[in-house]
Order: sequence, then C-alpha cells, then structure tokens
Amino acid sequence: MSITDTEVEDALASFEAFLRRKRLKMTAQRRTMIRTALKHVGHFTAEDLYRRLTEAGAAVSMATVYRGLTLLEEAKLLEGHDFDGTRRYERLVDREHHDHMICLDCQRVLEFQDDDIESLQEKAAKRHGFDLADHRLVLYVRCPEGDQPERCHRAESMRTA
Amino acid sequence: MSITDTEVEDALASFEAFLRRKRLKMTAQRRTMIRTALKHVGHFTAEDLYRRLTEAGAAVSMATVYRGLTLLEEAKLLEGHDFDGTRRYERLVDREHHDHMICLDCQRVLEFQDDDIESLQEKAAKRHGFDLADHRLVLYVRCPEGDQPERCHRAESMRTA
DNA sequence: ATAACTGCAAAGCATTTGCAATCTT
DNA sequence: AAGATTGCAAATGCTTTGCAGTTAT
Repeated sequence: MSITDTEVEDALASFEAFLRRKRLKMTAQRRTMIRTALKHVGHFTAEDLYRRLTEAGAAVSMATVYRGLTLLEEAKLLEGHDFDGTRRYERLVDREHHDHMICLDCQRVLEFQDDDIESLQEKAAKRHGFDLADHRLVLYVRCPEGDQPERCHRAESMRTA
Repeated sequence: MSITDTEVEDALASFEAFLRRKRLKMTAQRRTMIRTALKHVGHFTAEDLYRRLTEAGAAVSMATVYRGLTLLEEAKLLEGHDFDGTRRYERLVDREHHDHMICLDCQRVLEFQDDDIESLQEKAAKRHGFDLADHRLVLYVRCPEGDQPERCHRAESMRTA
C-alpha cells in the first residue's frame, strides 16, 4: 500500500530526467511536493496536498501546488481523475493500473482490475481505426438490496474519495 | 439521428409524470426547455441550450436552465457527461446506450457500443458484491501513426464535443 | 546571463443560491 | 391558500494567470 523511501527517490530521479528533457528546472518546492504527494495513500486533491505541505512546515503556495500537480501528471508519476468537480490524484509509481467503482449508497471508492475489459477496450479502439492511448472507466454501484450500508464499508481495497 | 415531434411530445408527457410523482410543477419554461433540449443533436452544454432558447425568443434565465437540466437528468430524459470542466448533455430518449471515444489528435468525440464490455462490467460489480447502477467509459485514442488528422474527421458516428 | 519558478492577489469560469415576486396546483 | 418556480445578482468553489522579484542552469 505504502511506498518505500527508495521508490520515492527513484521517482524523484525520473522526474528530474523529465524536467531536463523539457528544459525545466528542479526546485526545492517541487522536491518537497513530490515526496509528499507520493507518500500520500489513496486519492488526494490539490487542497489535501497543500494542507500536508503546510502542516509539515514547507512553504509552498497553492499556485505552485497546482502547477506542480500538472507537471507530475505529465511525467506520469501521478494520475488525475474527475470523479466530481474537484480533481483527485493518485500515485502511479509502483501501482498497477486499475479502474474505480463508486458506491452511490456510501460514497466510497473501490479499486478493481479486469484484464478482459482492458483487452476489449483495445479491440474496440482498433475496430474503429484508432490506437488506444488511455481510458477511464467508472462503475457506479449500490450495496445489494437489503444490505446494511456498513457492508460496503467493509470492502477491502477501499479508499476515501 | 433526429427526434420526431411525436417522440418529443411523448417525452414531455413522461416528464410530466415524473414531476407529478415528485410533487413538482410544470411550467412554460420547462416545456420550452425540454422541446429545445431534445431536438438538439449530439452533445450540448447549459450555455448551448441557453443560447438556442434565447435565439428562439424564449425568455428562460441561465439559472432556470441549470435547474432544469438537473431535473431532466433525474427524469432520465438526458444524460450528463464530464469530459472536461464543462458538463455536456445528450438526449437519452430514443437512443441506445453507448460509450465515448475521444481522439486526442483532433478532439472529436465518437460514440461506440460493446456488449461484451457491458456484460463484463456487470460481472465485475457482482464479483465485488455490488449491483451495477450505471457506468462511464471513455477511451482516449489517437489517429494511427502516419495518418493525416483528417482520417479522424471522416469517421461516421462523429459528434462535436 | 537567461529563462524558468514562485508567491501573491486578482481574474476566470461554470455552476449554485438567497430572495422577493410570480406562477401551479 | 400553499408551495414550487423564476429571474436577478451575488456568491461559490476550484483552478488559472499576470506580474515583479527570486532562483536554477
């Protein structure tokens, strides 16, 4: 679930390579931001990251957080989702691809994988003459009829939205 | 592609039933809004609908358009999507379910269907102990390497985002 | 040196909301 | 009559941007 320090440092190195490629610069703010962002378990918003940075005593402005998140996404260290009006990010480093299931009863977000669906998506794109670049699949689900909403909360790979 | 007048009037009747069920009221604004919205081909934003209403001489405020779109979605006459920051709607009446493919090269939106993917989604939800209520699948694609971007524009079931 | 980065505050954009007047039922 | 709806303008919430000063390469 959690990321190791070595993985964080490796990611940092790969981000530096990304910056060099784009002729951009590494700064103290970006370094702190990456370390903090990658250590975040589950989904987080710009606001969440900003709060953590602030609480840790790091002086990074909200504007810089937004600009940094965009870069981290371009560098493929983070992946962004638009589940609702607020963009949510999650670490991509050292995590397998997955889609999301959102329970309309308890609002929780569950992660799942389905290789068959993945390969059919590839085929669907091809069938229409395109190359699949990326995709977003969200399943809106409900706790089975008659079940207590808590049932939902017990699910294993659960994350807070 | 287009909807018939009869279908529009039927939809209107079903919306009135929906309102009655919820103890809400039918108004001139809502009537005009539905007729205009349902006749819209492809995807449209609140702004698009507002413009059409205004151009047709109907006096409906933006606030009412937003409030109405929410109701039309609840009544399942429209379906909303969050492809980007602006919500886009499409007529649900008399249309089969489909997902979307968005070309990152030419920005166009293509509709597609895949029954196998649909049924696997159902199974995935079940496997995790939930009932599938709804879903959103968006494939981000690219015109094949070496192709002119126009290739993309020629695709049949294309819609403007 | 040069170009990129940062913080700040202001601006932007889509959408929502409080309220008084006005319609539906 | 009671409650829902409307338009307006103000407010909201998230995100972006212009600018002047600072910093990395």
